Amino acid sequence: MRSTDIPGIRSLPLFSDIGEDSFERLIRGAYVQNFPPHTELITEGESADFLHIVVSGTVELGSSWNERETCMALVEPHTTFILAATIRDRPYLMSARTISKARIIMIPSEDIRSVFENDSEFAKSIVEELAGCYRDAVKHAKNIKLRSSVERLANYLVRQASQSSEGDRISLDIEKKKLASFLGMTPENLSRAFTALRNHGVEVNGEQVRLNRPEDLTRFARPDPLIDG
Amino acid sequence: MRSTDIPGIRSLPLFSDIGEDSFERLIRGAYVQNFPPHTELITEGESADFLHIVVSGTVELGSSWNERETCMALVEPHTTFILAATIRDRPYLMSARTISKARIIMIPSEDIRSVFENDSEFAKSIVEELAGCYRDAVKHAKNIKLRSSVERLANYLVRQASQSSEGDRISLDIEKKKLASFLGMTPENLSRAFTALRNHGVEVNGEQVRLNRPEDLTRFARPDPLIDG
DNA sequence: CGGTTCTTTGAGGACCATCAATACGCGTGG
DNA sequence: CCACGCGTATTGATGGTCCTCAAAGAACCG
Repeated sequence: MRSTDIPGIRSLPLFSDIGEDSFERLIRGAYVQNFPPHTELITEGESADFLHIVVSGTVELGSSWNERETCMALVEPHTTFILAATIRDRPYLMSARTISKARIIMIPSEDIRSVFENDSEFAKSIVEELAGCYRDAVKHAKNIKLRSSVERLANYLVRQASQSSEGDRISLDIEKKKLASFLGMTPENLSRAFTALRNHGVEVNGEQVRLNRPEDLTRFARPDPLIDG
Repeated sequence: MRSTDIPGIRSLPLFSDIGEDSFERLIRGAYVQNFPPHTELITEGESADFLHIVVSGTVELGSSWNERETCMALVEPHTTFILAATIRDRPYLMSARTISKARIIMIPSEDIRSVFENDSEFAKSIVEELAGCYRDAVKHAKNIKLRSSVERLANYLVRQASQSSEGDRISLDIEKKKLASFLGMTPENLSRAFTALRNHGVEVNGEQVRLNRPEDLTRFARPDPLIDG
């Protein structure tokens, strides 16, 4: 790890409140590494030797069963992934692979567990992070179980637009194939869902999506903080 | 709270390792209460004032959106529910209601948070519990996204049989309607899924289900510890 | 025993997946 | 530069899965 990385890491939400000695202890055994796109970082079912934290780039968490595969989450900078496996010392439930170029911190699971026991501020941060992951997983399941595929897409777009600075212009930063998998449908069906949303002012041009009548789309989507928040 | 409750609570996994003073602190403000069946304990969207722990009976966690409703989890004794909301001090993502008669411990969220900071053993227990909930939520989502409804039912039966002492006889202890919702389908569809599984030796008689050719059913279901474990 | 809810069964249709074919974008190498 | 190959995206045709609606039977409870 380069010493120039340390200030950046120190300011991550997970570490910002913890003591200096705990921090030392954690980064002593840590790696920081750059990965090219489409690199498998973690394989479902393996044991959890490291806690991973995304510093830059995007990471996909996916699962497979019986030849089928699905994208469960898209992890963006400043959050951890597969924290639960690290803590319980259990096999990973999801695989992780880079989508874009990505910079990742890896901290040995044992270090996490031992610092956890000695530093209550770190314990607090860990538990906050973990609770957030749990809530995200519940929201994902609610989204899938309670909404149709067109509704899921509509809500995805509304949410992306609300987070974007561009207002009603969105740049899908992932392949539509992957987006389809994340939203629980096939690529073909995603394509049709987009055309279905033309009635609500959605205009697609490759990666670029424009919401011509955001209020209309939002009225159709009925976003809910308990699913989309 | 009755003093006769205390030994039972003390031996719960969440409390078994913690210090005496922490335990005192936690139960001082706690309630233990019996609820009749079909009682709403928690409403989705409300604030999280208490951590709940099921001592006996079964509790359903469910969510709704736009007039639709789904069963997200069935909570059995000795586990907590809605821990994440308590920790992050955020609104509940799911409602909770009793299915059977149930005995529930309720501990004020503030007490949980303050003992968490002072007792690292308790922190460890909390984080284990939370990680377990997270993993369950991920498994639920994987189950829904990766399997068809007949496959979900088959795996549910295989799992119930493996946990039952009866071997290949299962007693569904919940309404089929609820089971259907948990498995992400309609009651009608569950009924048809059961008849589809007759080909694999599944015989249904009201609440009672018999697996006449367990190996056959298991071969069809392809259970996976990373989903069903 | 009557009312209510759950369960099952049937018919029909909506939603979604699959398969196939085409078009598009993009990088590689001729 | 263009041709080519490769993967993605779209579009159409078709079929399967699943939901909706309706009705009848079964279980439950007052």
